[in-house]
Amino acid sequence: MARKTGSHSDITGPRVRDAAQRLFARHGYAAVSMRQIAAEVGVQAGALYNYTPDKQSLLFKMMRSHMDELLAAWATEAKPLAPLDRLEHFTGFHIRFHLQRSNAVFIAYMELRNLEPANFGVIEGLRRDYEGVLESILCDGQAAGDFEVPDIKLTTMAVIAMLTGVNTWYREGGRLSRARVEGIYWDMVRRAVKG
Amino acid sequence: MARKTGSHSDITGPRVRDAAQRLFARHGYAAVSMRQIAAEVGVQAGALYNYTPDKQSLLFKMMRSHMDELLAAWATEAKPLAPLDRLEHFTGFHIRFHLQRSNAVFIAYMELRNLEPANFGVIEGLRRDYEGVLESILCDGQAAGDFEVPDIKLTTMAVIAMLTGVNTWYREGGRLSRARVEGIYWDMVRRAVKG
DNA sequence: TGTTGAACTGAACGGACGTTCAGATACCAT
DNA sequence: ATGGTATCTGAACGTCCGTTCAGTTCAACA
Repeated sequence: MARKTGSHSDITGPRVRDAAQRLFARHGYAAVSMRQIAAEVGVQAGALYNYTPDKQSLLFKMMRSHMDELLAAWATEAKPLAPLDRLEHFTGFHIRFHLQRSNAVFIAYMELRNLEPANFGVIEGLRRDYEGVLESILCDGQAAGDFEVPDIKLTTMAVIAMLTGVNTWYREGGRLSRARVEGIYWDMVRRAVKG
Repeated sequence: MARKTGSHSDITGPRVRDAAQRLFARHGYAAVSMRQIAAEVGVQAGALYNYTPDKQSLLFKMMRSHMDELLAAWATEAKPLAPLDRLEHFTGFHIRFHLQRSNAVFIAYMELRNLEPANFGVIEGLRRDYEGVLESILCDGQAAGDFEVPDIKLTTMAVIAMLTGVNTWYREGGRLSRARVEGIYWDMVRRAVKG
């Protein structure tokens, strides 16, 4: 008799979570079975239920902690005063953070529709919080006269889409170094917000 | 006795295809069953096999014809001579085409990993063809001295990611008209490629 | 009116799914 | 060695999956 009496709902075993993350990123949540995850870990399917109450919360906890870490990481970053510097800092931070966790990012963007409604609401809220980070930078810069953006919300979405898009093509050891990619993207962002 | 003797492999019934497209876009290919598609059409599951040999080619034909239509639509567009005009034209075309078919676009970007390898190769090739359209515009503009882009391939991916991102937030009847959205995006693209 | 044939039903197929659980196993402090 | 406990196995559960197919329906044509 074990089943960890409910404590599995706090910390999902890292081995299980990592295996699930790899498989979800590669094949998609709905296409991956608990038996496949178990095989990746090296156990039988039943053993997974010592670490998670069900498949859905495996996905939800993965996405939730990804968003939490994203916001927490930004919170600990230095905040330059000038909007232009802050925007540059945000651009580099976003690219670095997202390239370091491509699997988690991929899942966070692709598996939203596989979340139960309540879980979806939580993740959507965290996502909006993160968009708010960029939005307020643009807002401040606009107010200070540093930027010339016709629509702040639209620009927020456009810049985030552009930056997150790095994940779809960037490969470690490819033609461009990560620092060079950051530089080029910052060039584009800067020009896009400045008259 | 019927089964359309193989002719179903040419034209998937529009009713079936539309139902599948709606459901795939909303819930994802792997999460949608043939029985759900049948219910959406208003028939039993077995009847679907008069229109498609299997579930996979329902997805593949959907994605393939979407990409074919995208390339064909671009081929019939007028082509201004000046690279800057051509880029403006491409920007508007991309946004218009993608907003008009948000379901097909969503599927084409999200369900690549659910394609069998051979089918994946076909769609990937068509996607590269489309990226080549923008790439050659940037290339010509760079050669003519109209643009100042540090890396053509990177800029291609960045611009396409930014433009396609419209689909994630734009809603008909929202705060901004489609024409206004096109205008603002063109502003950003223009500034991003010009020194 | 009788015949054809496309369209569909309804049941069935083997298999995979998420999840449960009694029992085996391995490790810890005593 | 012994008892307790965390972990895992292996089998089973009910359900759903994609797909097949003999048989029914019915509109169009002869």
